[in-house]
Amino acid sequence: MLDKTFESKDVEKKHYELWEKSGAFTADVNSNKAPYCIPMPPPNVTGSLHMGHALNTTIQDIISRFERMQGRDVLWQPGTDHAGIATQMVVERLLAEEKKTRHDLGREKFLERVWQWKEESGNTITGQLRRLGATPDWSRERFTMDDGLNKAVNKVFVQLFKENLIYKDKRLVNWDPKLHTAISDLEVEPRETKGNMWHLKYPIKGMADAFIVIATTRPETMLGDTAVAVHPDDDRYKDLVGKMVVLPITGREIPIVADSYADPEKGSGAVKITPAHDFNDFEVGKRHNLPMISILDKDAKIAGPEGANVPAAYVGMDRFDARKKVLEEIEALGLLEKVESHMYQVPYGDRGGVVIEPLLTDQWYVDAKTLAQPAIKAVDEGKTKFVPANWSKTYYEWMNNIQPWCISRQIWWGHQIPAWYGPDNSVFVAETEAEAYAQAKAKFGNDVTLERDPDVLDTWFSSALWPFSTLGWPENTAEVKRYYPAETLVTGFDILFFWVARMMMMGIHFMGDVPFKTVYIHALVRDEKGQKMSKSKGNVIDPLKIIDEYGADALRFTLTALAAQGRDVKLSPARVEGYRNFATKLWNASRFCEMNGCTLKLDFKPDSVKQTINKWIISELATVSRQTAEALKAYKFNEAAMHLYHFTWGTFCDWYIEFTKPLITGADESVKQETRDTTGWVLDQLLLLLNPIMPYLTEELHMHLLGKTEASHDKADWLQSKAWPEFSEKTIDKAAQEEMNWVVRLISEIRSVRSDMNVPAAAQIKMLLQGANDTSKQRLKTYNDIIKRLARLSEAEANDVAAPKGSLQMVIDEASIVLPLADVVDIKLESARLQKEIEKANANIERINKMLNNPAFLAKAPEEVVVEQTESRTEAENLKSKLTQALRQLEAA
RNA sequence: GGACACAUAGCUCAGCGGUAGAGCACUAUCUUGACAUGGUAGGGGUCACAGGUUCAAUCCCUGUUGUGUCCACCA
Repeated sequence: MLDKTFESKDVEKKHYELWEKSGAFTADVNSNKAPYCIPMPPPNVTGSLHMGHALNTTIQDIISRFERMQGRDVLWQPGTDHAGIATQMVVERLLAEEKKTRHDLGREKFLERVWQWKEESGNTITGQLRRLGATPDWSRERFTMDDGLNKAVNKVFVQLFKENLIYKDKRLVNWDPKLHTAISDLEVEPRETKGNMWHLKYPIKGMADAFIVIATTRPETMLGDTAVAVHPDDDRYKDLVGKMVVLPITGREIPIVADSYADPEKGSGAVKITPAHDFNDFEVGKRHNLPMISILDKDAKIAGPEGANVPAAYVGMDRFDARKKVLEEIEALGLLEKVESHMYQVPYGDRGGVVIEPLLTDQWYVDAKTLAQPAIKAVDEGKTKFVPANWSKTYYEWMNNIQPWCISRQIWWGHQIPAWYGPDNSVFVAETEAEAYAQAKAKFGNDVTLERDPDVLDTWFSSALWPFSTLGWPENTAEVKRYYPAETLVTGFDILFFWVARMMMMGIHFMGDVPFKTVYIHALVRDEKGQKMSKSKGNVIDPLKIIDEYGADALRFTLTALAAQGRDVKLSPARVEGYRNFATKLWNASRFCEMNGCTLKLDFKPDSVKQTINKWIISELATVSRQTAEALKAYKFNEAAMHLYHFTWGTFCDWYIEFTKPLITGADESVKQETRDTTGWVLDQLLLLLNPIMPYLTEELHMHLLGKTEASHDKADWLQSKAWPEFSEKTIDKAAQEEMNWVVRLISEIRSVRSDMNVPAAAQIKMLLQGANDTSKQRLKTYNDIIKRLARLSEAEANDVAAPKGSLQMVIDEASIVLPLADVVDIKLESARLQKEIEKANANIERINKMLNNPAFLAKAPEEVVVEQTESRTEAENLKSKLTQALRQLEAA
């Protein structure tokens, strides 16, 4: 016997362990089923479950479970990402508690420490995904620093280097002065900042008291200025081009150059050029062959450069202190023209959280522009589709303007770059150290020592290979053949550039085909007010707490129901509570079935039922099964959830179960048995349809329905092992649907009027059906018990005598429903109600008349629309005349 | 500056060229043998604004306003 409510906590753990142990999620390379691969975006090994993971995982799990039920051999490929900077920071923080830095340990010992941390804490996130009910193939779990994946990374690096698609270059990079590493453009986040715009006067050489005014937000960089630029067409400065400026403080002489980069509209129209510390200035510097004076070191402190152009007093000073000092000196020299306050975007490192400094360093780059071309074409040709489709535009936008990808990082945790340097700095890029040595020996003789490049690769470099590296590539495995390309990738838009675009480039280049056919981009989960969840705002909803309180199924259903395409998910706990109630409703419906002998007959044949009522529920079930499958195939998860919700609550519980109550305890044995069997079977089919979204609840109920226990409920019984129910067109019995719809409408009409007219709910009243045709009479007779019970009637019969005085009247198709309530009826109230109904009918008729009297409408509207409108006018007129008659009778009384 | 979304009931959101939908909240009522985490009924919307296309626009197009996001931008 089922308990009174569903205790999610007990059930979830129990089932999950059994599922996983049984190998129910394992893909089978040798299967003769069609493959369906879905690579999981590997969460950071440092991660713990947040709502974004919960949404992402729920969607993938629904797809995986649904596709298994569709008869596919599903490989949902799980794993974690080594998350270079993030993980290194976690371990460095632990070291800091011991008052140590990674340099105290040295590279090797430090890496040992990180691995140790990973072994101890790295599986937090995968455990949490299990709690959500996720069913990836854990037996194939990968880590981006596994041996196999390392091999793939090296192979890719070496090949791209040989193809000149990876190269080393000295140029400006985004330098994080806190983490001491270069980062890519994508890892820089601009933050709106209030600052100042200082207008400085630079004296012109050889002209007494002549100045050129430049405006800057970063006065300290003037120490590295090597020119002042003005626009070639700017008349204000035409005569000054070619003259020299005496740079204040340093006294260096720098030229005034004409360059169209200078914007006459901005600042003073003249701009200082610091090629070593600004991306735009760098370009200007190259065009004019200017020296590049680097004045900052790797801590972003003022460095004494080779040319020693920085006054000694500045050396070692922090960049922001230097700014103050420069300004003081400038002001003392009388060269500060003015200061304006100014809002501007300051670049911060997304991990380190400090202001990024453009710095001139040697780094490794991927020629992304070349790799992007086929990746753009593939989307163009529809080989990979984005859902929703408008994301392809964002993808093109970025790909068309893609910049070289800086892939080297000056940290220790990650894939060390497979490049070795010989005594003369010549470079050996090789897959193995031995290979590098062999090459070096051939060049230098026998006594060479090679230095390996200390840098590691950007974490996203290895994730870019995920769809094939996880399958065993570069080995030519059966998995690679079978599961590449993947069918679907499910991910958030926040990593479209970081990850999706790069997988496209690498996949196409190395595998000769796109990595996945469809990319489903889901929204961000926000709080109920639409705010991004963040620890600092304190509005984070912890999925694990929600699971504890409401159950994993309730959370899953909520996320599914809210996952409409193209919109953010605003999550409120009230919503989860509502869907928890839905789970309870289903639980109680099952309880009712259990109590009334509505068990599951395995040999039940839906097409052999005789009773219209049972044909009806089967038709409705078939309909919802189709709608749900269609929605899931189209990635419209919210629609799938809504169809199931309405069928379960609105159709099955509210109507079917109520209808069948008199039948399953009634005197007619064959009706009783058929109805019980149908109920049990429909419930079980419903559990099957709900299983991908609510796996725990449905499995538990299914087990009970079969009369099994955990011990006897084995893999073959599990819902997740079964096929999705398919129903042929003929399962849907239109006549049965129409008939039951009539009963529903009749009961609803009576209930509504009773309530409106304040007839006490408990009052058992009489009902007469006037002017009914034979069909209606027959229906009234067939469903008499049901109608009386649900509309709370003492009698319900067809009778064509005139409505007695003081009756309530309403209309159903050709017939009038009459409730004779002589003493009880408030005539004024009823008359008002009828008038309101008549007005409504009237408005409807007028609206339709306007259409039907319009010759253009008759000429141009499609035939069926005209027919439809004509019919509905007839109906409305019929309704109006019946109501009018009822009103007359009432008033005559 | 460029791009992309979004604007529908009190709230959160679906939807759609042919009479506006859901959940929550609200109101009334009901403890009837599955369920008060429930039943029944009800109120509530010029579908942001202005034009256009169409027989017909909340839906398609253009513009306006507002909101959000991404990209670019350290004068």
